[in-house]
Parts: sequence; C-alpha cells; structure tokens
Amino acid sequence: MSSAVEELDRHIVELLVADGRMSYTDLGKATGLSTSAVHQRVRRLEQRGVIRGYAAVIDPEAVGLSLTAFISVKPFDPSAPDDIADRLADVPEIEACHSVAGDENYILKVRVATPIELEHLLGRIRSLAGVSTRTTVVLSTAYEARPPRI
Amino acid sequence: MSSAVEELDRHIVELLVADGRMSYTDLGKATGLSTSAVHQRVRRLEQRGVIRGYAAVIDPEAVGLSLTAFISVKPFDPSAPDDIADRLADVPEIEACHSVAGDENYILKVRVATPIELEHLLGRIRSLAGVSTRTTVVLSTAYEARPPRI
DNA sequence: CATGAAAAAGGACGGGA
DNA sequence: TCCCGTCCTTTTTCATG
Repeated sequence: MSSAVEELDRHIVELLVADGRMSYTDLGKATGLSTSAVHQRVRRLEQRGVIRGYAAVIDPEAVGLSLTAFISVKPFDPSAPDDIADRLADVPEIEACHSVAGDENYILKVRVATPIELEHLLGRIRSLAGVSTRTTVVLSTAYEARPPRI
Repeated sequence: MSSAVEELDRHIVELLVADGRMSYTDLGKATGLSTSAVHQRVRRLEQRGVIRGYAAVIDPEAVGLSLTAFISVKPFDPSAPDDIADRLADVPEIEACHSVAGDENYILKVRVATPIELEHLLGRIRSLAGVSTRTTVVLSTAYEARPPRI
C-alpha cells in the first residue's frame, strides 16, 4: 500500500491547512496548475480522506470557554471492559479523547467556562465512565492546532 | 466590555466550525438571514477575532504522521527565566504548547512518523529548552478537534 | 491536465425599518 | 444600527479535447 501523498498534493494540503477558504484559482497560481486540475486533486484528497473537512478556527475565549484542561482517566475496575470512550462520547465539553500508553488509560482535553463547571464536569466524567481522574489545568496556550510540517 | 457573542452569531460560528466552506447563501438559509446580512456578521466576527481563520482538517496518518504523543516538560533549573515556549517555537513537530498548573510546567502535543523520530525529537526538546521530559504515547484517538458546544 | 462556457457565490453600494 | 435587495465581478463546476 502506498498511502503516499505526493509532492504536489502535499503542497496543496499545506496551503489548505493554512487557509481553508483559499480559492481553487489561487491554489492553482500557487502550485502552477490550472484551476480545474487543482480542483480535481482536492476532490480526490477529500474522497481519500486525506482532507477530512474544513473548519472555522475560533478563539475559545471569545465564545466563553476560557478554561482548558487535560484530564487523565483510569478505570476504577481495571478488569472491566473498556468502553470509556463510548461512555464519554456525548459529553460536549470533551474536545479530544486519546487512548494512551502509560499510567492512565485516556487523556481528555476539555473546555469549560469556569472552575465550577470543571468541577461538575469531573463529577460527570467519573460517574459516567467509572474512572478516577487527574486534572491538569491549562494556564496559557502559546500555540495550538499549529499546521503540521508536511 | 461585553465580549458577548449573541445568539445569532453563535449559531453562525457553530455552523462555520462544522463546515468552514459553507456558502453565505446556505448560512443565510440556516439562520433566516439574507446573504449579505450573514456576510456582514461573518466579517465582523473575523475582525473581532472570534473567527481566527479557516483550516482544512487533515488525517495525520495520511500525511505520514502516525505517532502522536504528549510530552510534559519541567526545567532542569527551576530558577531560570521561563522562555521554554519561545525556545521551542521553531520545532515543527510540536503542534501545541500549553503552560499548565501541576507537576510539570508545559504540556506539548507532538506528531512524528516513527518512534525513532520521537526519540530524536525528545533529545532536541531537552537540549533546546533545558528541560526534562515525561512522554505519553497516544495509542488511538477516539476523537479530537471536536466542535465545541457554543 | 487544459480550455471554455454556464451556474453559483462573493463582494460592494444604496435604501429602508 | 442592522438588515435587505441589486448590481457586477470572481469563482466554481462541468463538459470537452
């Protein structure tokens, strides 16, 4: 299998990660291709799942989510079947859920408005998923969601 | 000052987070506004910094970044001035850098292709920033960058 | 992959509640 | 102030070579 994304496609992806609304015309100019050629490639990248979609990048503070935290969780009963991710799937405050190697089983990234909300959220997570939690509060974010070097 | 984002704006932001390329026409239909009214609001949201920009969401594996890890770092010399974030700013593998409360000072999220690359990256981080590291490797990601409930 | 034409969307201006 | 309609321009989309 060659999941290889060739040079030109990488360039296109890189440009679209930096500006998801760049027009195909401009993409063409930047890559030296015609508009329709770029369009074709983008559609194939979307179909192949390389490009999953497009999203507006928002300032969490501006929408009232000024508290970010990482929560590491570990099941109370280590022998129970692991359906933690499923149990937490409908908690909207959880932005990311990673299964990890190490002391704990999962790392969650959450965003809430206030410390009290964080307290409530922790309670909900504990009871929903049957886990103990270890919380690391984010003080400031130098950068996040930085475009990967492709 | 009211950083308040009112109801209608929240709806628009929510829609654009879910689909950053949605047309103003469709946004208008979804919100009951005219195309130009939506357009005006979006531009104001962009100017106010609520919407920071737009990005293509890509599958990291598809571009050869199949190993994700969280690295907690702590300075060797706790009395040294904290310029860790600056020192690490030009390391492209670091996708996010959060200053945190807790045992360690920063949490980094990194993406690389292979375990060997992770090893090299850890060495670079240690020497660049003068820190010790604790690394948590991601085994699988149930979800990440999930749209926040606004 | 390029060209060219039809359809759609973007962007700017003036008017009205 | 906020929203709407209309203009013209640009972009998208699709057919064809």
